[in-house]
Amino acid sequence: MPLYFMGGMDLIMKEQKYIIENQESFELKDIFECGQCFRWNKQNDKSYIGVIKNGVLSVKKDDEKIIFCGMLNGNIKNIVEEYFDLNRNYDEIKDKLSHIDQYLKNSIEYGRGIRILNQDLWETTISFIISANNNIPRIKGIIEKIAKKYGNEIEWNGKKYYTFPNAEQLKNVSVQDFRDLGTGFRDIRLFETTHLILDKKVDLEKMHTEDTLTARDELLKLSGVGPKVADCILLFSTLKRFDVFPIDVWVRRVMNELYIKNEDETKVSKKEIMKIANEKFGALEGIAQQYLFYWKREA
DNA sequence: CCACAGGACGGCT
DNA sequence: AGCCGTCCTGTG
Repeated sequence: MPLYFMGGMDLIMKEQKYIIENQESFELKDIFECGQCFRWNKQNDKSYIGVIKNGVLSVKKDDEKIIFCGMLNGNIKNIVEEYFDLNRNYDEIKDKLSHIDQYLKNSIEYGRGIRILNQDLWETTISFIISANNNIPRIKGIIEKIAKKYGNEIEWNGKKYYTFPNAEQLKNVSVQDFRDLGTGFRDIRLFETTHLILDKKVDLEKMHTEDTLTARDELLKLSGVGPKVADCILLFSTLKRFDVFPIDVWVRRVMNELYIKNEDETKVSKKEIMKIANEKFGALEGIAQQYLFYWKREA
C-alpha cells in the first residue's frame, strides 16, 4: 500500500475496483469529449484514464457494464458516484428538454451519454482560466505540464501520473514560471488568481452554499475569469449549477443558427442570447447548452 | 510568410 | 453601457 505526501497530510492510495451495470446516460466519448474536462485520455483499448483529485482512475465500458479501477485515496464507489454525478437522473432531464423543440431533441439524441462531471472547484477554475482564447489540445498540454511540475506523482501499472497541484503547491510559482510552461498571456492571471485564493480574498469553498449569482460575482473577482469562464466553472465543477449559460463562439453559432438567424452572428449580444436561452430552456439552460454545443462542434 | 482561431481586459467613446 | 485592439501559440 503506497504512501504519498500531499498538501501537508499523509494519504493512503489504494488500488480499487468498482463495477456498475445498466447505468442510464453514460457514454465515455460523450462524457470526456464534450469539452467539460481536460485530464482524461483515451487508451488503445477504448478505455479512458484520468487523474482526478483523488488519484488515477480508469473507466471502461463493455455492453452494459462500466468498470472503474484505479489508485485512489478514499472509497472508489463514493468517488465515482460523486464525480460522475450518478445520483442525478439524466433520463428525466433529457425527457424534459427533448419536449422543448426538435433541435434540442436531435442534439440530445446525439449526446445522449453526456453526464456533467463534479470536478474539483480549484482545478476547474485554473483550467478554465487557461482555456481563454485557447484550444483543447493546448489547454490539456499546459495543464499536464503544471501537474507534472508541481503536482504529486502517483505510480500505477508501471506508469506515472501527476495530480493537479493545490493552491499551496503553486505558492512560489512566479509569473515567469507560468510563462515558461507555455501559458502565454495567461501567466499573470494564473499568478494573481492563485494568490487571491491563498490570501483568502476569494473563498471558493464558500460558493458551494451561495446562490448562483452571488457565487458568479465572486468568481468574476478572480484574474482571468470573465463571464464565460465563470459560467463554465459554475457548471462543470462541484458547484454544479444548471442555471448558467456559458457562451463561446460555438454556442453563439448554434444559438444563432437555430433560434436567432441573424446574418452576422457576431452582432448578436451575449445578453440577448442569454435571454433567449433562459426563456426557452429555463433552469436547465446549462445542460441544454452542453448538448447543443457538443452536437454543433462534433457534427 | 501570413491568416486565423479562441475569451479577458483595459482604454476608448 | 457597448465597441475594439491586444494578449500567445498552434495550425493550415
